[in-house]
Amino acid sequence: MKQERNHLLAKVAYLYYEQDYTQAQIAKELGIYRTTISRMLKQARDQHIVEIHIQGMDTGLFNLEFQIKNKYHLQSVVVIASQAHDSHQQKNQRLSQAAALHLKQIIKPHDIVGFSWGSVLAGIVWQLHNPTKTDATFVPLVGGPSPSNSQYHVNGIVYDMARQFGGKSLFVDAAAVQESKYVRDGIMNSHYFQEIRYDWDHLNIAMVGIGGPLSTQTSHWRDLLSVEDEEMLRQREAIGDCCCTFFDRYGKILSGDLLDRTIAIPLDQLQKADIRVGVARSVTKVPAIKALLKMGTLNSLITDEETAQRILA
Amino acid sequence: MKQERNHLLAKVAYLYYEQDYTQAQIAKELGIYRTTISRMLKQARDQHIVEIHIQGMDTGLFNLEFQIKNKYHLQSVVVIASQAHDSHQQKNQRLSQAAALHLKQIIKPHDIVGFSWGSVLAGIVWQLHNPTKTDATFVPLVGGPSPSNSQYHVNGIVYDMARQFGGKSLFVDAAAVQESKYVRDGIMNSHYFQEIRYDWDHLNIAMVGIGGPLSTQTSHWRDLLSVEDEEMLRQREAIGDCCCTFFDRYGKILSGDLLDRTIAIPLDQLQKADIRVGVARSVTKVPAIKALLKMGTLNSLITDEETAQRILA
DNA sequence: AAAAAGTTGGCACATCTGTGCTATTTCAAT
DNA sequence: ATTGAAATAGCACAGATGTGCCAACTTTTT
Repeated sequence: MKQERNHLLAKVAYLYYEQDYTQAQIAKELGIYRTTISRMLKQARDQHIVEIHIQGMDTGLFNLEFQIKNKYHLQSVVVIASQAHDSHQQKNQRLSQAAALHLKQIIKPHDIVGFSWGSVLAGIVWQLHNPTKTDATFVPLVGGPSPSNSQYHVNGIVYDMARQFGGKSLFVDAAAVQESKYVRDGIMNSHYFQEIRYDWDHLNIAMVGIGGPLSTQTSHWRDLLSVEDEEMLRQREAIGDCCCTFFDRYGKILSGDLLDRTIAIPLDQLQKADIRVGVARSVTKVPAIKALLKMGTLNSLITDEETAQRILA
Repeated sequence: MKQERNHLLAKVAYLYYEQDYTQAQIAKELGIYRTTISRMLKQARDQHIVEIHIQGMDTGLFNLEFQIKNKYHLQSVVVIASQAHDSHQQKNQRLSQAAALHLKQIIKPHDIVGFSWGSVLAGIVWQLHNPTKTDATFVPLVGGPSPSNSQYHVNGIVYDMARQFGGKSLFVDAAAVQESKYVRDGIMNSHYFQEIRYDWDHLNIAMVGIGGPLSTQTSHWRDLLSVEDEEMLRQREAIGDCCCTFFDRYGKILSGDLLDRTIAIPLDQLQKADIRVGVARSVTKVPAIKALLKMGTLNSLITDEETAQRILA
């Protein structure tokens, strides 16, 4: 009885999927009503009598993308395969590659595109192979890092982007963290900053890195933050930053003196951009990524498999 | 480039087949025109990026059914799996089972159903488990075999069928081969035969066995055929029979004295029945089966895998 | 034997899907 | 830079497909 039924379901599936019969043809052939065929096919799929298999590409990656996208209501998610034997640098390079590809796909002729810091963002430039020319504007979203990290300087990133995509770029002539709110305000209100402020309000695309918890090794912060700043961040349990704005695991922005001294786009202003892409990977950044996604600061994410898995765990 | 394309095709296939997105949804999601999605899916199938697999049932069997059906323009074909370690009896029994199932499926309330000889046909009775009651008429298509094979006698078959399906059966009170055309004509024109002749002209279903080449072991013929008959069949290269009518490998019916002495439905009359099912297996019968299919005598076939393969070879 | 649960036939109707056609765009190669 | 080939956008339209609904029928359960 059940054997018979499965045989029938298999036959229907065979005619439909392998012989490309139409459901009406199958119905005529087997003397069964057409709508019943439709239901039998659904049943055959449900009972795994027909299995549809997508190969050549790990569908597990799509699954991760799909789940993250739905969980955080994002616009798009890209998850690349984790190559376990790769070094951190190699993994970051692959991520840059994916980000480059994605940027090429979403950029439009006269977009205003903002960038923050980071080795992954800087790496994008080297992965852009003959992009189609645009007339976009590339603008920093944060002040510069410490002088010892000049290769990842925002100005360098936006300059190279403009050269590749054929648009223009703006520079920011100040470190991300100033010594007083007074100086910070002075810089940001100066006429040098006028155009940048305008662009921050009209961003089409923002591509930002995501910083993980501070550690003594993260040298790019050491020259920017005072001892008191670091103590404060520890006290208030900062788990990461985005555009030099720190927050805790609940997505609460750690406002106060440090933020007041920071030259960077405020996260609520960032959020007005249409496309806000976070590019980050590694286990240590997972809490920061999750917090940012929950906050709604970002609506796109580019990461790798192992990171994605922990985001969902 | 090709890598990217395959990745895209895989993603489209993933969304379509695994996430049950509609093509329009995918198009919106990926910013690609809908009809392009349709074509991409076709391409993905063509390039085996998606593979649709039907399991639990050997689709090779369906394939054989499909090919035989199309090659000979048949109405339906059933091919059952060959169990290599089975004995001849066991294989025949499985074939009877398939025939029983098929008969249950095609029989209608007031059908006139004709049967010929054979162990496989006789075996059908034992495989009919609580069939739905009909009011059908079961009629022999041939005269009786030699008395030494009484267990396969047509009368027994039709009687048991009528009991199982709840209809009536007719008997034939004569051996299949008579001693002279004169006697044969006398019997077939007698009033005893009147009803049978009527039913032969109004058959809805005919279920017939197929005989292979004569051999000294086929005892059921030994008592019926004379030495001259056998010599004639050898001379004219008979390869088998259907309803006691012999033919050669080209489908030429071997008419003559023997046929004139035979009590059986003529093949051209048989061909007027709506459903004409041949039930046979084994390598030796392959030429006979092929000839009958080519002749158009049958429009349905029930056989097993190894036989089916050789039919197509 | 009666009741309950599940299956199919049958129809209506809204989508969904495939395909032919043309105009554009993209890409590769010269 | 120019050209030629391939892919895509875009539209129209005919089928194909899925689903809700109800009645008739089977099978299972009790």
